[in-house]
Amino acid sequence: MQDNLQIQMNEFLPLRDVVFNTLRQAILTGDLKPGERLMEIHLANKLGVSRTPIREAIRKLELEGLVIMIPRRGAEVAQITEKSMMDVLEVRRTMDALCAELACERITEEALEALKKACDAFAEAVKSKDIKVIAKADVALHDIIVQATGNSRLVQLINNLSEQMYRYRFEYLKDCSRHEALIEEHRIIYESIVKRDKEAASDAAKLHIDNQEQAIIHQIRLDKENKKV
Amino acid sequence: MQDNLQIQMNEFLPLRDVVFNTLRQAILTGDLKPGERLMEIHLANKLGVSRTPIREAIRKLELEGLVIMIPRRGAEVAQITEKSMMDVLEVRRTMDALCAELACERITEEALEALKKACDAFAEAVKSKDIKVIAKADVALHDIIVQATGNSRLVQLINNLSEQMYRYRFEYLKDCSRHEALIEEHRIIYESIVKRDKEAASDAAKLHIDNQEQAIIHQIRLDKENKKV
DNA sequence: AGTACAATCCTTGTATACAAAATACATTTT
DNA sequence: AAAATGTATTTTGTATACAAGGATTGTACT
Repeated sequence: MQDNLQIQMNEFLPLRDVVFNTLRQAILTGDLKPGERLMEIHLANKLGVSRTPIREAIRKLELEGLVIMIPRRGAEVAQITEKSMMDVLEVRRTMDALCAELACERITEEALEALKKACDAFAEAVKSKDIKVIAKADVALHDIIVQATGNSRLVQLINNLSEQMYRYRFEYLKDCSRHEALIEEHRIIYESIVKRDKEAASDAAKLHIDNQEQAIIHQIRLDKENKKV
Repeated sequence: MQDNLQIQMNEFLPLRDVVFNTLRQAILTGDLKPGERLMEIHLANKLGVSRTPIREAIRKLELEGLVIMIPRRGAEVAQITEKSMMDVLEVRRTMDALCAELACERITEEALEALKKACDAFAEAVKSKDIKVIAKADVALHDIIVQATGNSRLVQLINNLSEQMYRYRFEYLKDCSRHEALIEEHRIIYESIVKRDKEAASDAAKLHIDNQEQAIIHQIRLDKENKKV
């Protein structure tokens, strides 16, 4: 672990939540690498807190599946295997399709308007060629659809699943040749929802994930090759 | 809270996990009621442990959504509203359909054999008229299908969602008039999977949840009426 | 009698202390 | 030289101590 592990003092949250967010971010961005041990005293010193908030944060990470506990040895960052990522994507695919269908039923006119703007904003972001800007626009767009379902449990689950894919998001967006296709995919999803055509929206959402899956799998295999060398 | 909160020390698990399981069970069975506060010292005394394992268990319950944290006031058991239950069921419906479809693709001959036996066992259990026995047979049957997907993330999510419905399971099975229909529904699901007919399996799984939904909603409305009086 | 203010108590949030278990290393013996 | 045993260090698991912030209750004043 490099020492980029820096606590961000959101003064109003309990320390455990600050630590939780910090560690989660570190894991998702790859700053804490799979297999790396999370040693309590070490983390406590590094973050300038006691062991208690560290431990409570680890309990949450454990339930989220980001770390695994080894009895009497402590926590370590969970391995990301191709299998585990395929499992996540398989569920995500269905959930995103559900989101699109529910959005067809329930989206308000205001949200539709916002979705249209988000599509345009995404197209603009692509022009900037700045991956971070593109990623942000992408998240914003999908968030509108997810929120439009009005199902808070679904929102929570999708967020958790997205999280697992986080570290591959950038790799996937780096492939500029896909950018125009992404704009088109978003357009199709948007228009299906406008028409309240559940089947079309569902299919478009699934296709969207399938394409991401291709890119992510490709990246994982590349990583694996690199690790061997 | 009545004092049926009893820790089961037969485990070699860390205390936090024992406490976690104990509290979760208490919440799901309704022994700890929605809105009830979880006070650390009180629980610690009751379970004969210190505050630390209690706190760590609460962190996990928090992430599972079974308790909510009120800043500087501590944890209380989450309310179950009709809306939150509908949200869960809406997701469950889709996930169960996905399970059925994946099972069609991936189930092994051994698991198919086990599923057949589980169907028969359920029919037998119904004859016993013992709700607990029936519930157990029902869980076992569905578990075979879920496991057959080979998707561990999906298994985890379904378990979490089922959990939310736990306290209504018994009410739903109490309605004896539905028992024969349940056997028939299970049979249709089984036969669809045998034929590897994804669409039929998916439809059957959805219907199965829809029927549960009716019973659960009915029960919730009944509860609400009772509460008013 | 009702309201407002203050004091006390209760509970959480955080830190630290202590014990048990495991691992690693060194020393001794075969 | 290799293996085994014992010791020391590391790290978790659990308990407890301490401080700060609300909530409640009691008292005094209107």
